[in-house]
Amino acid sequence: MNEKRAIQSSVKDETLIEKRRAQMIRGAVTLFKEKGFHRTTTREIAKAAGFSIGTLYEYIRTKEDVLYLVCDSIYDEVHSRLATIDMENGSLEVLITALEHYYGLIDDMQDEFVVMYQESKSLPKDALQYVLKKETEMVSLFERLLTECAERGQVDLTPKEIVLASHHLFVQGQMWAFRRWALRDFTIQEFIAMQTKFLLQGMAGEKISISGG
Amino acid sequence: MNEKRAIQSSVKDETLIEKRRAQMIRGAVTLFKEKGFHRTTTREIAKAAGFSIGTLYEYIRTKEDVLYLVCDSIYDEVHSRLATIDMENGSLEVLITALEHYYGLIDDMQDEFVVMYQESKSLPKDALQYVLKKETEMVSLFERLLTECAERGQVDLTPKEIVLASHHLFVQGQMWAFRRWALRDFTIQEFIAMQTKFLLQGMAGEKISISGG
Amino acid sequence: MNEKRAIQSSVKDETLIEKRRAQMIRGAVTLFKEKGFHRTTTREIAKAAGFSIGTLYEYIRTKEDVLYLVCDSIYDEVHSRLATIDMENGSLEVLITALEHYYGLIDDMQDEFVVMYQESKSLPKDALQYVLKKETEMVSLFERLLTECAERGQVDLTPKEIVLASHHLFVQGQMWAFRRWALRDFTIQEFIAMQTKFLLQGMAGEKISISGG
Amino acid sequence: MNEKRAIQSSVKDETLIEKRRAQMIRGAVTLFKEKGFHRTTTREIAKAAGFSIGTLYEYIRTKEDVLYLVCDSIYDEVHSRLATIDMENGSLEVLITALEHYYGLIDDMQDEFVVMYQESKSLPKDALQYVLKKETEMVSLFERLLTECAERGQVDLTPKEIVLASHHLFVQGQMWAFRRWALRDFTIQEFIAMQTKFLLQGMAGEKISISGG
DNA sequence: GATGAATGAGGGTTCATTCAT
DNA sequence: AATGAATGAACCCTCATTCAT
Repeated sequence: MNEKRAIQSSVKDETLIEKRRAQMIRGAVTLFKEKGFHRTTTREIAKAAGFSIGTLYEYIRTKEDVLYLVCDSIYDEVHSRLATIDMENGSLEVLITALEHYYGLIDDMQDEFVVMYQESKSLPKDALQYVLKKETEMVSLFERLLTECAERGQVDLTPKEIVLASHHLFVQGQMWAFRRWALRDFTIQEFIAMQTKFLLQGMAGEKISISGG
Repeated sequence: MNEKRAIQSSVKDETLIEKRRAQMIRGAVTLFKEKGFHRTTTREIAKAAGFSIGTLYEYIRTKEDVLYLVCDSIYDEVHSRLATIDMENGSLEVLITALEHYYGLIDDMQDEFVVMYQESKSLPKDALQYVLKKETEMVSLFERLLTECAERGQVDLTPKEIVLASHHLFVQGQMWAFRRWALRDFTIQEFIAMQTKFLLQGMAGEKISISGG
Repeated sequence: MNEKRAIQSSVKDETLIEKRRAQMIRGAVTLFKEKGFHRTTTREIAKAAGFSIGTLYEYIRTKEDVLYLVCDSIYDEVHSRLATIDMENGSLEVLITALEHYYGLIDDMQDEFVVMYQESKSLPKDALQYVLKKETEMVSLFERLLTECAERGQVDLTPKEIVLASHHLFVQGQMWAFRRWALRDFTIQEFIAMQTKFLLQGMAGEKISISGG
Repeated sequence: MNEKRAIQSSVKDETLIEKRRAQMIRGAVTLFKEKGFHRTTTREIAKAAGFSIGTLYEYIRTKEDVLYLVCDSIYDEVHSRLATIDMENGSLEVLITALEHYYGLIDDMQDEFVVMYQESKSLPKDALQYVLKKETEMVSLFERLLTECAERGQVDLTPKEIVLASHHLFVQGQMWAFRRWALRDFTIQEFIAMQTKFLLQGMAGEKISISGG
């Protein structure tokens, strides 16, 4: 959708770059989750990725590049997962499906999301912009769907309330990743079901029942 | 309420300790907000506090102590602010008042809250426990109030939904601090009003109107 | 004479700065002479200076600062040594005295001069400018003295020849420092005497005898 | 003339070695001139030479080998250029012709000479010996010519003065390469003419005029 | 109690060299 | 013969912490 911020590599072989960076990201996420970005050393990242410190630096230029790569790969995943739903025309059902996918995705990639939200502040300015833009895109998606629901009379919200509600939905996703320690008793299915219920009750002009929610 | 984790100081005069630590916290919050805990040096903290690096270490033992002091002072403030409401017997009105105070407090101490949530992961294990306990206390407060509302038939939520809803309310507070960049167009009054509306609609068994919301 | 390029230090005490930097310079010159600037590590410099690597960096900001300090201290010495001669009014005798001092100085500070000429190319741009300016000042001094000799009819040189001759005299000084391995059989007195003789013969319009040359 | 220090290559084809090394030297000189030996990476040398880092190491063993090859190629050029003059029997005229060739050569190969004099200290011990020997040969040439002039009564110098004068002539050549920044206003013809004039005046027992100087 | 110079472990990054393809 | 990915020793520099004054 948008031009990516390219990370320089001194290796030419694109397939290899892809492969090595995937190793790198996998290792880095675990470490960042465990100790945070700052307490993780580049040597540890290299080791976790399965190669030497020298090799690590063949594929990135700075430690911050690793963090960016992590964030970027998350959004790639987000996009490829949401691409499977037809969201051309918004409706409550579409919104709920989108949320299911979104929350399901976060559940699958908890570590990645936690790392991204905890550490993205350590990105260099331009990389941070890029990540924030991705985030805004996500919120805007909810906004669009809610607006279309409002147009159909399925929800009863002013435009400003729609903005806030979109953030609301977005942030609930973060909550699932961040507060697992406090939500140990919940399954993702329960979480999704309850969130959907709150959504319907909280925003619908009139009570609506959805089958298969 | 709970035993505080005491931070060692080689200075004896308690009043002086109080004073120096207040200076320290004020300076540290600004710096942590700006650059994060890890990118802030102890020298910078000392300078911002108005004394020398040597003096800083007369009042703490490690850099992490400063972070703990920051977090702790926030909870002191939270408690003193919430202590002004009578919450003996929960009801929807009390809950809403509590939220008003809570969100108002977060608005007043945005920087502090952002720092606390962003950086608390850098606390040593035991300090982290202490902070999480404070957080749990906060969520439990909402839980208790919601439960009492449920008992009064003011909200229609299962016990499990109450747990989730409490986190929900808590997290919306964090959102106000964290996502100001995205919510620039909202005033805190608008925010509180909308949150209250969502709360009432989303959780109430039947529509209820509250005066002075 | 000119504004110095100030090297930042995080230590306040000026006397201490002076002292530590002197230690640093002494050690660095020996090492740079032996192994060159690039092959010398900052740890070696610190050790040679008699303190730790951390302390070294309390008095400079980069390794290049050390090199600059070395170069700068040489020019300080040059100036203080040449300041003892009265050069108000140039004449052959004054020129010869200046050369004696200049060559004598180089003899005393051989290592320093070799290091300066060999390594100054490694200075950051602005520091290099500063060093080259000092060098130009030195050449200009010879130029002025030669011009005044020409005006007095003591040497028979065109203005352009004077320029070249000044460089000539300057470069002979470098030669004494640089080519000691080839001039082992010469004493500095012999060297000065011969240079003086060449000078007189090479430039004088008519043979002139100087007493006490 | 002398046994060359052979640089090992894992390639057998001598013609290819010659060709690749010529590429290498051309690229290296430019880079060394620009950034110095230490700041130039082997990768950069390979790239400037037009082949890969792997190939570079097929033709040399260490980075220092490249520097040696540069120095060696300069002396090859020096010898082939000076070989065109008949220097069997020295005389002032022959000396002056030799100087013309020598200074002209330096003018043509400024970059190479600067690199050689600036960086040769980075050569390994034995390579440095070899280069210094070449240099000594050059000085000795001037010595021989001056001695023969002295025998013919064309110059009035003691044996020791001849030694110094030879270095003198040699070093003036270096000056032309090194101090171009300061001698921008001079052409090589002017430089040669003036040096010749100084030489004649400075060393001749009596004024001698040379036609076509 | 206050100061700030001293310390050195440790971190990010580079780059000469090797070797499998 | 040519390539370029992999390696890891080594370098410059930072900064939390200490301690003599």
